[in-house]
Amino acid sequence: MKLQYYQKEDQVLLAVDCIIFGFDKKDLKVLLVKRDFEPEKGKWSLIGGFLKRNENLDEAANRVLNTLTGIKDIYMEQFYTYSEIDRDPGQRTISVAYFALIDVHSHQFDGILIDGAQWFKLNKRPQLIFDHNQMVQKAINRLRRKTQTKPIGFELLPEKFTMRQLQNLYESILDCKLDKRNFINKVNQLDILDKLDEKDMTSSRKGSFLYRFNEKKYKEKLEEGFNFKI
Amino acid sequence: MKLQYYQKEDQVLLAVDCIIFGFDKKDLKVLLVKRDFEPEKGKWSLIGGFLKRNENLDEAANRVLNTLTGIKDIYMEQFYTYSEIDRDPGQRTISVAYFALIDVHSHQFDGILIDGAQWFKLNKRPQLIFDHNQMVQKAINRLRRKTQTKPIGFELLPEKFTMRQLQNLYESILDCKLDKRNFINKVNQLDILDKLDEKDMTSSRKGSFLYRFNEKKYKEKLEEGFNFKI
DNA sequence: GCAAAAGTGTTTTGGCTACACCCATGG
DNA sequence: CCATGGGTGTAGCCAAAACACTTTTGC
Repeated sequence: MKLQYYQKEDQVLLAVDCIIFGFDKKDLKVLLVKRDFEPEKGKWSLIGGFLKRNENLDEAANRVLNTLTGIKDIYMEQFYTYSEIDRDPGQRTISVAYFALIDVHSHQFDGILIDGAQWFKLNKRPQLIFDHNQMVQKAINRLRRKTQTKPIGFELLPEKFTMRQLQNLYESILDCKLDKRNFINKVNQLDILDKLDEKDMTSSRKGSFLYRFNEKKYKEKLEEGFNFKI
Repeated sequence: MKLQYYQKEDQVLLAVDCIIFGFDKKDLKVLLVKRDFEPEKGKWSLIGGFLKRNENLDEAANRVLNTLTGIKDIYMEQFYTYSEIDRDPGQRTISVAYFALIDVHSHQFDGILIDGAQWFKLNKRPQLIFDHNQMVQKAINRLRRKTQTKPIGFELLPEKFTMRQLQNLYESILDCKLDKRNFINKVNQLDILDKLDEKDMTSSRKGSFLYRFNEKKYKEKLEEGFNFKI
């Protein structure tokens, strides 16, 4: 056992809560679970759990997500720590909030969720326990701001996607209509997509070309400090 | 004593660390203290302390700052939580980092600091303990990004200030030269300053007009979602 | 042949940048 | 009268926004 220098200080419970954003056709969604323990058992809640001694917060967030959904090793970003004294009526708990982006139909988990977990359209989500509503709102704001500097959302789409799908995604995140031509021009300027020879024939008679995210190009541009504003 | 619902979970020490930015004539500075307890006693460190049971993190940050410097009730912003397992060799500690902006010559504390505390020019700061260097770097990045959306820095200046001082401040934060005329034009467009009838005569023979931040105008524009990019 | 979505360029506009000279004053 | 910092306006450029028609093909 390591020497304990700060014996007299108060210790607290530290939790992580995950806002998992998903994209499904035209809708931005969030993954929620029905809480199966007290207090507030049976109410909708974010996916969360407690930090353990042998892990850091990023690891805790991934572990919690994996345990509750089967989703593994995805990119998660810490964004704020909530510490109001009575935020959790069960016991004094400080919670570090993370958000993540995934494709709702990812084969990673075959779109199958554990019992009690469910995707909700962002604007039709139920009331959540504690300060979780606040967390979701702040996560949305972060996500919006992030679109202004990073090519967000390739995690939210399948590997191959159409321009229209990408535009729908940006429109859901930013909650506004975008001009089709301007959007395509800007995305092409970023020069981080490969246009494939395949077409998606499900959306129209003409069919629309599929694109794939080119991670190599993206990383090169990232190094150069490129700005990915859409 | 409240019911404890989560008895079996690990508890941890939660600290706050404060990056206090100050502005002094032409230099952006950061306030550091010589650590007077083990481990790493005698080395330079951020101002920090542990969260207590009866306070939230914002309160803890202000209490810690007040205890170590006498500075009271200033605006502090939480920006990241550090949780690497061995970040503090003394004991497993998670630390929530805050940054704040103040005028180095504020009468609030008469510019007098407690023993062991000292202002350092940002680019001449000493090596810090633990992950504190990392924290300072992230805080600087936040501060820079913040200039693009909020009229930062009125906290960093005295109540009355000249355009030149404001420009110096932005130049130190962004670490670049700005064009005098463009800067003044942009600031005037924001329309959140009152030009006073007074002049500051210390900087030149002609003297330069003093300005004051108009908080009312600022808040009105803030409500409307105005963007304060400089 | 028509409905439904895909694909494609140009023009306009507003904001950002670059830039140089006169002013007021104390010494 | 001169040295020092203060104060002021404009022209050119580029990036963002607005905008409409043709193509394809399954039905």
